[in-house]
Amino acid sequence: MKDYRKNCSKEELEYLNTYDSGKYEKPSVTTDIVIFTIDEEDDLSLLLIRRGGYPYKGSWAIPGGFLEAGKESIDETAERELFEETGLKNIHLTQLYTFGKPDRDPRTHVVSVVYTALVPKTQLQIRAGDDATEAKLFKIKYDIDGLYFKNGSVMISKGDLAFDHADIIELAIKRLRNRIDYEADAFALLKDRSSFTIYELKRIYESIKNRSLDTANFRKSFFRSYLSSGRVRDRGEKREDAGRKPAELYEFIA
Amino acid sequence: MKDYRKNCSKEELEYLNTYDSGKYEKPSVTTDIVIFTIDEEDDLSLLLIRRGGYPYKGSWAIPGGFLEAGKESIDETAERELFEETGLKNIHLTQLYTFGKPDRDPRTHVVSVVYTALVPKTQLQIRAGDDATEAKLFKIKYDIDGLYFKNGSVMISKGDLAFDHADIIELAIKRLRNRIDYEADAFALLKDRSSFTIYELKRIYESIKNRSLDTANFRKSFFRSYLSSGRVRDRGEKREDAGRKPAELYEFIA
DNA sequence: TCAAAAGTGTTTCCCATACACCCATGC
DNA sequence: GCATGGGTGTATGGGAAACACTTTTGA
Repeated sequence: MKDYRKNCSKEELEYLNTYDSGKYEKPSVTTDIVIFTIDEEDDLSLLLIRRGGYPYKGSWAIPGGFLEAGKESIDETAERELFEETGLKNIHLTQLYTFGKPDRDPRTHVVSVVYTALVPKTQLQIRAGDDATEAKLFKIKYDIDGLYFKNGSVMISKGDLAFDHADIIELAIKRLRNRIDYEADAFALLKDRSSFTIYELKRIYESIKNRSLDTANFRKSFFRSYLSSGRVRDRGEKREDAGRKPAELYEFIA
Repeated sequence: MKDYRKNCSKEELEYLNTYDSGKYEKPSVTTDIVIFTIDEEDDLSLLLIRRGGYPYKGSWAIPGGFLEAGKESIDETAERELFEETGLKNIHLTQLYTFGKPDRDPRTHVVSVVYTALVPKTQLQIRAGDDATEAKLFKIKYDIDGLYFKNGSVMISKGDLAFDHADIIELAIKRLRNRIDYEADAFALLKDRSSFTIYELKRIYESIKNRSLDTANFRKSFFRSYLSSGRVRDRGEKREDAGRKPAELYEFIA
């Protein structure tokens, strides 16, 4: 792709060098990230920032940032943004959806490519980025009005979020719930992917699905889906620290 | 969303009115569309256009066009583009993925939001749009080197396609194959959604999955998945035109 | 001894797959 | 009568779900 120009005719090179990219009015492009984690109380939660500038100043939002054209890919914009907010690199980001209505940002037409990140709470170092006064984890909860977010006594309803971020988060949760059944997403949320017990994994599934699962059935499907396919290895060790029967430790491969 | 400005402070209004969207270099944004159909010979095929201008002049590509910022959403850009190439409106478009590497287009950084459209061949009026000299349907075929495209005696290999369109098409096919198992996508490819036989539907599944299916099992899963859930209705009529046992006709609801 | 997590065994039902077979029609 | 597509019945096997049960530990 990089050396396309090397095989060009003079005529085409001339075209490329004089190409005017301003023929069409261009939108701004941002990436926003829905960062999920499992908190100390085994609840599914996500990172919200409090906007420090206009628009939606003071409102809560998911972190995001502008793509700098020519300098980085949209994936790289998302990675950079994730690092700024959490101090994390080499986290697997999954592209969720692209939002592009002209009026979704009051400043100008902003096309937002949204990513989902799954990060283990233990590695999280939350910091407020450039445009934020605060950054916090919120539990994902439900009541009759649907989704809301909770940190201690602070409650945030869908309507309190900036831009169309409530829609974005709802889509991200829906997708996460679906993906958990056929992708290995849950492993990304483990404190330690190379040494975990079946019940630690089960708790993650329960948090995401928001219901309790049958122990016997969970372990059977764990053995079938992961152990027998070689994606998970039995370490042959046990976790003996807790006040209960020692549990077998497993390791997630790649 | 539209009346955000009505609830603003003077200070914020001032900010919005003087907002400079040129702080960051902006990429161009396009939508490209992978248009699938089932041809006369019951083969899965897609629409390719032959590029009339630089870059990749003369190469085959999927149709696409630039988003005009402020005037339309990315969905609308895709709808407009689909209409220009096929004369079709009100076709369901599914967003596939967004591609955003800086060098994927030699002109400038182009972020492309790719959509998939499933259209019945009978309604297709193929026309070459602005930037194309030709537009044709190509069968999707496989050999040892993987994917290629075929129209009569014309063969196009992955390497012959413009930009990163080979990657895009491969992803679109993969996604279509997956979706067919849990979404009602196949119905969109029927000649007539409100009057079809089980075997017409079966042929579409076979084309997409690229293998033959068991008759008895297909009808059982059809009854379970669609008829009993009310998404498909038995018309109580039969198709009697062909030289064989008359087949029951069904209607897809919504 | 008891709570709580860790782990086992069994039964039931649904669904995917395979396959053998019959039916109606036009040529 | 026969090719072709239309349509039925049955058997097998695996997985999801429900549930009853045992084991091990620290407090």
